Amino acid sequence: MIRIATWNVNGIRARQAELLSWLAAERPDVACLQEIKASIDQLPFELRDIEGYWTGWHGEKGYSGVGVLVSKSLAPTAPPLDHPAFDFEQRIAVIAVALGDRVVRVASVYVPNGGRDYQAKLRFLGALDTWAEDAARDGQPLLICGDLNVARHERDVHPKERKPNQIGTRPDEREVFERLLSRNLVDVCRELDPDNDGLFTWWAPWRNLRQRNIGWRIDYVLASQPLAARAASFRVGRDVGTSDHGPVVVEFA
DNA sequence: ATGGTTGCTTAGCAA
Repeated sequence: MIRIATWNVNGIRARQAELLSWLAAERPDVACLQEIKASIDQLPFELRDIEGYWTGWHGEKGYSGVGVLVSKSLAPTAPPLDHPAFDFEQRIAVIAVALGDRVVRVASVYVPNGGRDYQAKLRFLGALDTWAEDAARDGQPLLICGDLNVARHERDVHPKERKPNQIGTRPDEREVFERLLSRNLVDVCRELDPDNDGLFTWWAPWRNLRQRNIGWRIDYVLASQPLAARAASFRVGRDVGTSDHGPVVVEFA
């Protein structure tokens, strides 16, 4: 089994202990992290060098930023991080790793929330779609993992959280999301659990919404076929950590 | 219609 994880940690320095204990417990082969909110020189040595992992950090001081951790059992040397031209505010990092018999590019993505600049969100999603379209045309398998900041369907937002036309649920952003999925990509968790109306990855941090599972599904693992067909199971760590997002771990056969 | 909480960039943002 190969485990691929994604987690918006909402400040990696504040989550250091829980991140390391989660890593030790889950031992994902690849972990994509978002909202690290730190530049590399701000990271403590415990995060610069994590036992058993290559670490790829792409962050700035205090805001946004992503990371990719790759198990040393998957790669003999540190896989280089790549940043597509449409990147801004350190929102995407891509590594290539051999998974089974294929070289797969794994992207850790933090899509802009859109509250500050909604058009920038649409542009970023559109560019991500074009990037995935190119990969599909070239037959290059992809895993797009991260906080995409869009809830695909009505059912991906708890009824108590629904409001008309709110960001994350608008028709135009959902349209780009569906176009992205049309690039030979599968929303793995929804595919594995099609009837679950309580499948959320983010909960507003007040009134015990997380304990009550009143949330949104905005964190995803999108996998190219035929990789997606190997997805066997997944878990959302609703009780893991103190970020407003839970970690998502997908197991591939 | 608004609020509530958290982490960061120390004081208000952004989420």
